[in-house]
Amino acid sequence: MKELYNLHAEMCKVFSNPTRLEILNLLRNKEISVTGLIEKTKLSQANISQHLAIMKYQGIVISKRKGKNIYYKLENQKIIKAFDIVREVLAEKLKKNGKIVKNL
Amino acid sequence: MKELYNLHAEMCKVFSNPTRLEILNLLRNKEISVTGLIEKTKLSQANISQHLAIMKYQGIVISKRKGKNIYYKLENQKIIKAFDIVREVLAEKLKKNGKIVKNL
DNA sequence: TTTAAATATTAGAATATTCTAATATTCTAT
DNA sequence: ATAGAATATTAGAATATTCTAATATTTAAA
Repeated sequence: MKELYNLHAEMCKVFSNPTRLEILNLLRNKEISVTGLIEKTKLSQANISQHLAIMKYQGIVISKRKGKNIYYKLENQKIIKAFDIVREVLAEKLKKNGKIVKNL
Repeated sequence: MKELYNLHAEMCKVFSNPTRLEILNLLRNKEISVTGLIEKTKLSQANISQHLAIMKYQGIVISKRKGKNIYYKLENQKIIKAFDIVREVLAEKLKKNGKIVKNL
């Protein structure tokens, strides 16, 4: 069905930005507060917050307040499986390209 | 490394368009010619060709001429693994949302 | 060596995304 | 109730993506 491809593409858009990938990688095995993410990434507060909003809207992450802070975590661990497979494909590609370069 | 996130994001951009996902799904287990893809998708020749060019540039698909036609296939089968995991996440989300709707 | 089929490329309008800067909101603790 | 810390939202310029229409290129076979 065409609509399924649209939803699938919308979800993949979340993964098509380097900052969001960095955030997802930081959240891979633990929850982190917005402040924590700002510190780790050195990015602006507004920018982190916007990217978190995008991911939350898409249901990729969920949030929970703990005292003063709001903590984010992955909604589904399979997201990291997908992340890692794409990384593998990328690694294999880089390896091949490296070999090609060497062979010149 | 930041550069790795950039490359990762570039690769995921390939998956963030419904037409490219449809093409990838058609190519999941066989190679298909451009003409074949046009017939199956009912999309314009130029559009299919452009999407194929994007995917080829990213190294997601490779092509080979056979007589009059050019056949495309996946460069790495892991791409379909990633495709399917995202589909699973999506399916689980739709299921949950369905339950939520039912519970109202 | 032409011709026609198959495929690729270009140009450009319409739309979408991203970042920064400024402002608003929401809690917690006093 | 108020101040301050944490987080979210808005506006808008800069950039990127997508589609259609038109044109170009490539190849196989006559």
